[in-house]
Amino acid sequence: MVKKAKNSPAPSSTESSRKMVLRVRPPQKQKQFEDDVIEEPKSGKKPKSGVKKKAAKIDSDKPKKPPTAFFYYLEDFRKGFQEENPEVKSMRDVGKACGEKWKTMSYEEKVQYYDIATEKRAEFDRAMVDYIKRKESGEDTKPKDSDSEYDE
DNA sequence: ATACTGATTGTTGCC
DNA sequence: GGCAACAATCAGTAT
Repeated sequence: MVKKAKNSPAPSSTESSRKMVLRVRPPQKQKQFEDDVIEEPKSGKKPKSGVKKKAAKIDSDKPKKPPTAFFYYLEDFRKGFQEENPEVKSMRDVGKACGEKWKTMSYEEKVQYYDIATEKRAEFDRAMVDYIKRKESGEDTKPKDSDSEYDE
């Protein structure tokens, strides 16, 4: 087993302690991104006020926020839920059931997902830096042609 | 046919 | 300390 998780019975505290520079979108200097990006699909809607829909579906290059532990659990929960409830397809119903069970889950059970989410956040932070760097570099989406070959 | 909705919790940044 | 907003997903609804 991967006892990578720190044995700190305090999810919030643990993450809180870590100073994560996760700048989702500082309203101060975000103009740079919004200036060139933000290419609305066609309808030209800005769901900024509304959080319900894709909101950031216009995420061409911007790294979207990583799913939280709950979302990862949802993925796993949804599979099992659909198997036992094939008639339920909407995520809404699953989300309700999942949320209810999520609260009943113990910290040890949730910490697993917390750990994943934390790691993902770190990766997201890294992607954000890379994204910003690219923006400053020239935002030219033109990776090496025949310089670096993908081994994967 | 396409875009948007709803519902769940978590995380994060600002005031 | 608390609020606002956004993250995925998918069937259903609206235009």
